[in-house]
Amino acid sequence: MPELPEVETIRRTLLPRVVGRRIADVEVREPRLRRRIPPSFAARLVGQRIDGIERRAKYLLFRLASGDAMVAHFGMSGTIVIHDAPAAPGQHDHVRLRLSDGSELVLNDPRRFGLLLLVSPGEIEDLPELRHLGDDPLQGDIRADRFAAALRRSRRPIKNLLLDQTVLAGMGNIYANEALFRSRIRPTRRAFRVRVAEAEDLLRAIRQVLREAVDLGGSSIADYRDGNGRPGYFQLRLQAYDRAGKPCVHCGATIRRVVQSGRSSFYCPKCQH
DNA sequence: AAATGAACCTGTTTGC
DNA sequence: TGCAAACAGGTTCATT
Repeated sequence: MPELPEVETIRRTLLPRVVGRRIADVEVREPRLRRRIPPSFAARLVGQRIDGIERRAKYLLFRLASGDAMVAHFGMSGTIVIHDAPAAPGQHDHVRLRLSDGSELVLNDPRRFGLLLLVSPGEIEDLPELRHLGDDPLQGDIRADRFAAALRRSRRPIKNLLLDQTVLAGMGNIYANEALFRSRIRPTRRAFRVRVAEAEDLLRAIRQVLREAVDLGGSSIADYRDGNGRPGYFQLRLQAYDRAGKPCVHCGATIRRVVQSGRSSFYCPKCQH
């Protein structure tokens, strides 16, 4: 579910409600996520103060006063919501963190593809999950020529390359499709066939679509919710994703769906080449 | 060695 | 109507 804009929205909504609070109690109701949550998790977390939340691509790092970090990833169906007061746990509420002000952070993830780790300061930069991440399109300065060079080196379809988190990190299926639609590049085109000027356009489109999606609080296709339990609104602006059979907003041609490496791609056969 | 497909899960939608 | 298949926002591992 959550791609960069959704994860950033969760970060922003949680931030003012957790910073400065201590973790008073931890309940792991279901430890079997992508990696099993170890028995030591709860005890190590209790008593720690949350100093901030950092985002790296689709990961959130809850910075703790001790220097430790709680790293969260939401897989396809996960989210973290904060409640003013403890509520009865719902289905798939796997981890509950009670904070010092009486509020409660809840990790919910029906498919359990998500991840929750507690790492000590020395381990953070060595985490395999974080170490291989490419540039975050909304952080730092990505050089367009470096991006173009990466495309030139690859024979795979451009869409697959955009989903590969080691090149650019943060895009998923929705925003890869949207960025390609905006830059009029067909998802099936091999990356090395994308011209330098087109690569520059594509990078601009990627940043633009991600920024707009963050501004609208992400996309709620089925059940995504932010840290306050509220939906995003970018799904109303989707021009390609999940629009197979519908008319292209530019030319009226029928949007097509193809499957690439097991993921759906959507494109306008007339606008995108 | 890059690149594809299967696997990991549960829930919802689609099609016969 | 009912049931099975297909599909879903992601990542990782095994296999070509």
